[in-house]
Amino acid sequence: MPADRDQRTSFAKSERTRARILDSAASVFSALGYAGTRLADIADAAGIKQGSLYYYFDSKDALVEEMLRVGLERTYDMVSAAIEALGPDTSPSDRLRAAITAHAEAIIKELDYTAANARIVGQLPPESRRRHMIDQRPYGKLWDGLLTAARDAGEIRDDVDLLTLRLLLLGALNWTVEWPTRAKRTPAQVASALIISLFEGIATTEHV
Amino acid sequence: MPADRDQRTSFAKSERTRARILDSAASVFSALGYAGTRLADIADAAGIKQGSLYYYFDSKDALVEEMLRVGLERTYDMVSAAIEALGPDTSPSDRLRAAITAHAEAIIKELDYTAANARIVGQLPPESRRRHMIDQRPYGKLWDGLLTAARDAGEIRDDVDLLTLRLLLLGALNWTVEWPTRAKRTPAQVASALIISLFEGIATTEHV
DNA sequence: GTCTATACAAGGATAGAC
DNA sequence: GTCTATCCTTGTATAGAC
Repeated sequence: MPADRDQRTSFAKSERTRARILDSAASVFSALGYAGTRLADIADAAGIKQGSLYYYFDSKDALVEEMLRVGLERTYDMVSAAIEALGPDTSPSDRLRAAITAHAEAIIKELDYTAANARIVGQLPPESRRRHMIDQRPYGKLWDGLLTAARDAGEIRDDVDLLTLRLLLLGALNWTVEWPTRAKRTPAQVASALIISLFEGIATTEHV
Repeated sequence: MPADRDQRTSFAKSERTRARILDSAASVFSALGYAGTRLADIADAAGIKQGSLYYYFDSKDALVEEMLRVGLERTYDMVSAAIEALGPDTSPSDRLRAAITAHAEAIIKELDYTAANARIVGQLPPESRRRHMIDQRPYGKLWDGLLTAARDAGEIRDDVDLLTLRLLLLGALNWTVEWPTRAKRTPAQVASALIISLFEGIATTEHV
């Protein structure tokens, strides 16, 4: 059935192009921000013309939202894969440390999608932002689960509000997208500085 | 000399209007971001018409840059005032804690300028951004001074890179502008959570 | 599916009256 | 100094050919 095969071939190509557009969008948005990015920039990066984008997405906002959604999914997958790789008998606080390292790797080095998310959340049109907030919840829950488990196991203190802690912690990592070039550090350096400071504390014993 | 007085009066009025425009810009930019803010929004907030802005500023970018510059100045002043209020014989780590609290107050509650800075740094046109980076240095130096003093006094550990620590610390605070409404905390709550986590560490003694 | 060409809207910037 | 009116650029979105 040639017609059928043609359809499938065509479908596959279309999917690949769509994926390439999303990758390009992540890359360009993470570099230029929401305002600084024109659809023509994304099209260029994807090797197509600006008008052709509309075959795949209804509007700039639709494209942005889909890129953000995919980005959250991938970040979630990358972090949870890092945790699961540890094996089931790893302590909650070691899982938490692994999650911090994984998020640092994603945002600094691995995933344009993660960086793009951090870079443009604050710039979204209200409607896109509202939807994005909802999409973010699973990732927030993942972190809350890690923190709660560590606290329930008695491994981290119980006198700090965990939501506040989660937001401070992820904020510190997300803000790396704003760091000046000369301050750039590897994910391992950033993660280790944050883990040491956060877990052990920066104060020397006699000055807490 | 009536002419002279008129001139001075006029000058004073002009200065006041200019200040009102900057205040409005800080307020609107912190709420809507760089892209989302139209000059008409700022003009509205300042009680003048869009075209009139050009009597005071040559372009949108010139206005943004001046707002950011003033914002850095005020943030610097607020934080250093908080430190100086402590008196000369306060320990370096207590000064550091006071700076954290002051920055949290500025960005969450006191100064639209500080929030606007955090909100739009990542959205600036390349040229504005470059200039802004230079303007930021004194504020960075202020923090580096606090951190170095604490380390030299042996009050904080010496195995964490202080530039990395400063960027993580300020990043955590700056990211509060992105916190969802339901997570809003008072500056005191945020500062205290960060200070406890950072100085004492979140790990319970047996799980560092 | 992808292109070229173009419509259309938004918003920054300018001119000139008052 | 501030206004109104308008120009002009930019960039999103659409139309229609291939």
